[in-house]
Amino acid sequence: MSGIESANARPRAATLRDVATLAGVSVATASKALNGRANVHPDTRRRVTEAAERISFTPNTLAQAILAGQTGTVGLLTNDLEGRFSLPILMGAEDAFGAGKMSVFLCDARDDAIREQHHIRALLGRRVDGLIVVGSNTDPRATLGLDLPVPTVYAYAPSTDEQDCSVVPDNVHAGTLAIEHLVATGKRRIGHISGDVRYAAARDRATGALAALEAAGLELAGDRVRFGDWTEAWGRAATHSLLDQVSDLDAILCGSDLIARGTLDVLRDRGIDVPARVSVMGFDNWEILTSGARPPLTSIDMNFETLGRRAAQRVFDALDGKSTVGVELMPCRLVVRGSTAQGA
Amino acid sequence: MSGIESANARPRAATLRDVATLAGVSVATASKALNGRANVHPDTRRRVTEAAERISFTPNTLAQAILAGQTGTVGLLTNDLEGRFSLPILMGAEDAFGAGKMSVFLCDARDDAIREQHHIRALLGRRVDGLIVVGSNTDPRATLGLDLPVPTVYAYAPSTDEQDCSVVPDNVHAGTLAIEHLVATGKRRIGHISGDVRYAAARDRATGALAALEAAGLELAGDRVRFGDWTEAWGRAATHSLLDQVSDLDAILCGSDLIARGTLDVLRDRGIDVPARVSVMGFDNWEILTSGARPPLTSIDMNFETLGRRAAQRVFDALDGKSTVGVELMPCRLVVRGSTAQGA
DNA sequence: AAACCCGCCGAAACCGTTTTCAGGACGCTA
DNA sequence: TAGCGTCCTGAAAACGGTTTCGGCGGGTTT
Repeated sequence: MSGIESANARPRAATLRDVATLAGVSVATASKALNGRANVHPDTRRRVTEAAERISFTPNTLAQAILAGQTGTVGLLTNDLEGRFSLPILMGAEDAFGAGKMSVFLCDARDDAIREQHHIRALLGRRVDGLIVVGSNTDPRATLGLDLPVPTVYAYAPSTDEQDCSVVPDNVHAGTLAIEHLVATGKRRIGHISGDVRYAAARDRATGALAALEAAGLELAGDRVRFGDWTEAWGRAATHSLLDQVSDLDAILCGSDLIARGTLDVLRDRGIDVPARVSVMGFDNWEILTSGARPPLTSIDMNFETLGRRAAQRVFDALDGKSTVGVELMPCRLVVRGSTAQGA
Repeated sequence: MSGIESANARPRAATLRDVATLAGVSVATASKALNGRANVHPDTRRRVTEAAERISFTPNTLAQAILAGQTGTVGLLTNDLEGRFSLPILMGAEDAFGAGKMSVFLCDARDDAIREQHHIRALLGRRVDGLIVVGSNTDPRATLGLDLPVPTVYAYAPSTDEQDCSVVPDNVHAGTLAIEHLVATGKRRIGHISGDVRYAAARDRATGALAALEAAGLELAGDRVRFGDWTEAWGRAATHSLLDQVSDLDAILCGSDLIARGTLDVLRDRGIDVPARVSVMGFDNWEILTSGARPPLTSIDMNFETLGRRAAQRVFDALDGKSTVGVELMPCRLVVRGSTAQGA
C-alpha cells in the first residue's frame, strides 16, 4: 500500500523531529539550536544546522503561531476591482511590515456585503493579527463592527464610525495643491470639471480647489464646478461647454486623469495650445494615462503606497497596544508634466 | 495585574475549551457537536451550538490545518506591479476554489529574484497547499525548481521547464482572431504596429496575425511589422510612418490598446475616418483605454479571469494527484466596438 | 575527597483542534 | 437479575513546534 502511494504522493515536508533524529539530538535541543537559543554546544548547533539544511527543513509557521498566539498575517479585504488602490496599498503594507515578517491574505469582496462577511469569517478563522479594509472609493462605508477581535484599519474609504481607525487621502488638500500650482504658473481664469458629484472624492477636491481660489483672490471660471461622471466622454463634453462659456479661460482642473484626457483631446481638436494658452491638470497620476497624453499630463498623486504603509503601521501600533481612532488624512503630491508650464 | 492589562488588552479569541466548559461538556463532545458528527445527543448538540454562538466561537483554522496537513491556502506570487493580470487571476482563483474554502496569500516580488526566494520561503513556511506564479509578461521565466514540496502553476508567464505546469494566454490565436475580424469586415490592406520585439507577446501576436493574413491570401501592408515599444508615443510615430508608406491602408492592428490609442489620435489629426476608411484594433481590452477612445476601441480580451480559474483548477487537480505538465494555451476573445465596423 | 558550580541536554507540558477508543448509563430480553 | 446491545460521553493521543525545568557530567574550589 505505502509503496503504491509513494509513487505519486508528494513527500510530506520535513519536521523538526526529522532534523533532531538526523542530528542525533532531541527536538528540544534542535529547536534551541536553530533558534539561536543559549546553552547549546557549538558542535551540536552545527550538527543540527547541517541536518536541517540537508533535508531542507522549513519550520511550520502554523505550529509556531498556535503557540505564540500571533500568526504574522494580516487580511487585506478589498472592494476595488481594478486593483488601482489595493495593490499599491498591498505593497506599502508589505514594506511597512518588513520583508517577509508578515504575509497578507488578499480577498476581494466585490462590493458585496455577503461576500465581505464571508471573507471576514474566513480571515478571523485563520487568526489574522489585523485587518485592512480597502474601499472602492473614498465615500465613508459602514463599519465592520467595533467588537472585532483584531485591530482593523480602513484605507481609502473611511469607516462611518469615528471609533474606527481610517486612513484616507486628503482630497481637499489635493484640490488646493492643484489650484496653487496653476496659480503659481500665472493662471487666473481657471475652470473645474469633475466626476460624479455623489462621490466624496469629487466634492472634496472641488472644496479644496474653491478654497484655494478664494485664498488667491480669484473666482472659479465658468460660474460652477461641472460635475458629471468619471469618463473621457464627459471630459470632452464639459470642456466644450466650458470653452464656449468662458472665452478667456487659461486653465482647466479636471477631477481625474481620465476626464483630463477628454479635455486634452478637445483642446487639441480646437487648436488650443496646451499649456501656453490653457493648462490642464488631472488627479490620480495614473501613469498609463498621464505619460502618453499630449502633452504629458500634470497630476496629483494620491500616494497610495504611503497610505498603505501608514495603514499597516496603524495595525502594528494597535498590536502594540497603541491604537488610534479617527480619520487620518494623508497628504497628496504634485507631479508636474508638460500640460502645465514649469515654474512661475 | 490582570485587571490592569485587561483594560486595553484585546480578549483572546474564544477556544473550543471555552465552548465546552460553558456547555458543560468535554472538548471532544463539543468538537463533534459543532462538526455534525454522529453520536451526539440532540439536546447536547443544541447546548453546544448555543454556547458557541454566545461567545462567537470561530474554530482556529491553524490548529485544524496542523492536524489535517492541509492549510486551505495558496500562495499567489506576482511580479505584475500594475495588478493588471494578478487581480483578475486572483478573482478567478477565488472563484475556482469555491467561496471561502481557500484563502490566497498575495505576495509581490517586483521582478526581483531575491525577493521572490524570500517570499517562497515564507509561503512554504506557512505550508500553502499550492503556488501560483504570475509573471510580468508572457516571456518564459526560470522555474522555481521541480523539487518544490507543493504543486506550482505558472500563470501568464510560462516556466522554461516543460516539466512544470503553465497556463498562458494564446497570443498567436489572439493575433489570428484579430486579423480574421478585420478581414471579415472587408479590410484588405492591413498594417501591424506592435510593442517591444523582445516581448514574446509582441512576436506571438504578430505570428498569429501574419498566419491569418496568409490564410486569407493577403499580404501585410507596410512590408513589415513595426515593432517599437508599448507606448502611445510609439503608436503615433509608427502610424505616421505607416500612413506615409501605404496610401491605400484600410486597417491597423495595434499590439496593445495603449499603442492603439496613439494610432487613433494620429488618424484623427489627419482627418481619416475610423472605421470607414481605416479600422483600428488593439489587444488587452483594457477598459479604461478602450471605452473612452474615439471611437471606442475594438480589442482582444485575454480572458485573465478564466486563466486564473484554470490555474487554480490545475493546483486543485495536482492536490488530487492528477497533476499536469506542459504549457496550456488559453483562448482569447474578440470584443467589437466602434473602431471596427460591425458585420461584414 | 567532598562540595559546588556551570554548561549542556532532554523529558514534559503546552497551544487548539480532531479522532479513536474505552467505558458508563440505560433499556430490553431471557 | 443477569446479560446484552445501543447511545452517548470523555480521556487520551496526535499534529509540529517552543519553553521550562530537572538532571547529568565534568571541572574547580576547599
